[in-house]
Amino acid sequence: MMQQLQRPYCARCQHRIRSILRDVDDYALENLDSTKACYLYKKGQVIFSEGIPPTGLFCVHKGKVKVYKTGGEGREKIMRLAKNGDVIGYRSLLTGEPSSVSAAALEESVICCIPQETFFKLLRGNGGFSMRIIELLSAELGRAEEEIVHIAQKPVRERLAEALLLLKDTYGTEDGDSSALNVRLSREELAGIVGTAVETLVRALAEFKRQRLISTEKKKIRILDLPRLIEIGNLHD
Amino acid sequence: MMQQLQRPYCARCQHRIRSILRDVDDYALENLDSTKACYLYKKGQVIFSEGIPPTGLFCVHKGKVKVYKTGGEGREKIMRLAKNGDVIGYRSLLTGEPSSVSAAALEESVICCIPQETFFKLLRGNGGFSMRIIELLSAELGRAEEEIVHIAQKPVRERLAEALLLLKDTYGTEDGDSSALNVRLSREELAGIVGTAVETLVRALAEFKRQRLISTEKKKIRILDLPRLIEIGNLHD
DNA sequence: CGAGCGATTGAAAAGACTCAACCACCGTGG
DNA sequence: CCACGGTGGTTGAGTCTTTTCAATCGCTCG
Repeated sequence: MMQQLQRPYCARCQHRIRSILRDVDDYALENLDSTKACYLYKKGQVIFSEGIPPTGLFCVHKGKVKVYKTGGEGREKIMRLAKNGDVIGYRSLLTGEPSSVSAAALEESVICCIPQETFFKLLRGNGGFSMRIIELLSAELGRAEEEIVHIAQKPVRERLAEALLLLKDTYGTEDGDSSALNVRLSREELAGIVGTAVETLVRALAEFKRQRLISTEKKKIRILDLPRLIEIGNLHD
Repeated sequence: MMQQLQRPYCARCQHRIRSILRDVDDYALENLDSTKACYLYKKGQVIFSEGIPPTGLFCVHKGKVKVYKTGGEGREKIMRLAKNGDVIGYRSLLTGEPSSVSAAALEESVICCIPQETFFKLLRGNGGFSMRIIELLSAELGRAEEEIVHIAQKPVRERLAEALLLLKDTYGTEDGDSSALNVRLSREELAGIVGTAVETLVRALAEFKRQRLISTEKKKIRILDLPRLIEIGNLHD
């Protein structure tokens, strides 16, 4: 399915200092490096799927990943976007349930998989690591609860503004064009972030274009009026 | 503001075996009992408020509590319902931020407050306790993500069915009337659980009554057709 | 070149929200 | 004791938002 790669060393990984592995000791790092696996996923490839028991913790070495849930009528809600140094798949690992979400690569991505046993060894052996996990879960829970209120109470237009700001925050802008978001999403994916139907998303995008807040050129989105976008996104907080 | 009570002993608390304190050792329990405080809150009294730095971990000894967020136009979204043995206020404690939610008593409630320092002492000193916190956060995150999809994709009618089932699960039914929910909520609060406007909630309730799925008598809600309610609530999962 | 998918637009319908009025109940103070 | 005011619940009507369905367009890939 996906290509297996030679493992990069966590010990030398540039993302590690900002990741949840930041204060894992050398001994544990060695164990980690010797038990993990590393894969190359092509754009669109599924990393793991809802309903399947998790096999380990996934760590994005390089690339962009969407974490999503598939709702009743097959509509996809994107729960989280992961970038270099982010981990995914930890929640179901911790509850011992089958995964409650799926994950797929938004672009070609290199992703390491830390086996379940290694993960739990880290958790038990290292107080710092379990504290990082707690912080991660707390932050995610906070974000999720925010999103519940927003989806329940804010109109699409404001949620779209928020989504665009999130994309800028998460993936930044292109080298040489600081207004162009550094990620390419289909309209369906964008709708999945906002939590609305594709057609509604397209109309909201068109309105933003008319108002010169953004411009689009295929999947490339440029932010033309950041202050105004922030205003719209945070209007009803 | 609220009445301070003599502290009940955690060591003898009947809820402890099912709570996150279940495997705290005797020594730590003693420290807990000597540093905590315990208060009586009347119906409607606020326990803590959004935006205020947390002072400790709250543990519901007896009573019913709503945890909620206030959205843009002052509309209240209820995020969680707590019962005997449940803890609230842990998330902001863990991230070190001001509280992202408020909490208030749904009925007269006895609630203990474990000071921040005692809480962190438990967290550092006891691997089991931090594991319980991780499980709690993971479960809450799972529930929150479920709710995001539901609010984004399910109509009010189905979310109301879910809410009624949640109330039954959480607080059970009255002694001597196994169809009557053992909790009294205002229509506004019910709307806050479902995530909709009061008028919309009232209409959905009226429809359920017409279809003989439930009956209401003031704030008392009886579930008349549980199987059908389950069907409606889980239709689009 | 044609098939097919993703993006876009239009039109209609459904769902939910708002506003306003009204009712029912409750407790208070005269 | 009763009138009063207030709050919470309910209903109706109209409006706005969002969804749905259908059709079109444009591009890409075989």
